[in-house]
Amino acid sequence: MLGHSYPGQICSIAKSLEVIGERWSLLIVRDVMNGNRRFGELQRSLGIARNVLSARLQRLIDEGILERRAYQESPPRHEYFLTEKGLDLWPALIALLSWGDRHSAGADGPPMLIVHKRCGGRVSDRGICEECGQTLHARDAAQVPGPGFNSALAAAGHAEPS
Amino acid sequence: MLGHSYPGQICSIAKSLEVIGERWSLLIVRDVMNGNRRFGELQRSLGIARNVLSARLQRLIDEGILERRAYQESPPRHEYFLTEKGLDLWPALIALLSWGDRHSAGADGPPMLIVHKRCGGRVSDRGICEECGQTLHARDAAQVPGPGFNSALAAAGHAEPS
DNA sequence: GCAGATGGTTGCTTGATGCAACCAAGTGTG
DNA sequence: CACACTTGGTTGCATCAAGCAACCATCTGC
Repeated sequence: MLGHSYPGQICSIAKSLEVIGERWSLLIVRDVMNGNRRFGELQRSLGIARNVLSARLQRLIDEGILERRAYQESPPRHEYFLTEKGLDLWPALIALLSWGDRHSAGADGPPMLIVHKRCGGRVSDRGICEECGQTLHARDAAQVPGPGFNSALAAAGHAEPS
Repeated sequence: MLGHSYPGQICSIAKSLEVIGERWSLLIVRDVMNGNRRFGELQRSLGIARNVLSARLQRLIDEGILERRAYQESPPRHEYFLTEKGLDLWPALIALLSWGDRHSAGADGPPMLIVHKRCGGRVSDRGICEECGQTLHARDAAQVPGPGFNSALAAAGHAEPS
């Protein structure tokens, strides 16, 4: 998208998509949320072209979704962190993940599960803990391999863990 | 995206984005949800190129998100409806809308509000009625102009309603 | 001093998008 | 009947973003 917009749209969904609707943006946000903070980690994890990753990170920083922090001076090395605005995308990610789980998961079930850190309960498509009923936010949840993890791994062309 | 995928990704978010992560797809889904069912309506409402709209509609039909129904025989004319799979995208749309409202809305407030049809209560970012507490689905909610509607209209380049 | 890791940038090619023109069937109007 | 208009597209062309590979620069370890 980069510089593109949805002219004439008066809906906040369009506004959101102007920012995070680009091909890789949401996946980058998800990856950073999962603890991948460095350029190389993100590149390997996503399989994204390096120049595109570079452009997306810059865009996400410009939009106030990511923050770049130096973790060493020389050579200058940075890590990328989510701002509050970025963390606020969590419900949207959960909703997309649940939709994918429901409609595209293999026979084994979802490849990844989202669980409430404190009580271990599964998280609903609304980002609510099914165990304790709490409305969760990004920091309250963790991602763990689900029942369909291995078959998804295989389908993705990786070797099965021996 | 069209034929592109996110190879190596084992997350359902990536799977979802393969389908509905394209530039216009989610906006089309939202528009159909709001009652725009015909080609021309969608084209005018979105300002999308006609060939792209055509390709997207076909893609969404292929993915089982939209359904095409004839409403007259000659000349053949169709309307597009959401399937259950398409309607299930509602929580994701609501989450994106809420995020946009929170972080990009003008001073006046959100241009559109989502309300619970039955009780009129506002809908939270989790798709839950703030009035009666019910967990809502696509059919339970309606979109109405919000406090920032007019200024958003003006910003979008339309004339203000006199 | 030479390889390797890290974090990028630069060119080139391909493919998706936007725009405008065109097509085709049917409907309303005089 | 002729003629314009509406609806729902398709086709062709130009542009811009994405993918890929090569290159650069700095520091670390041996």
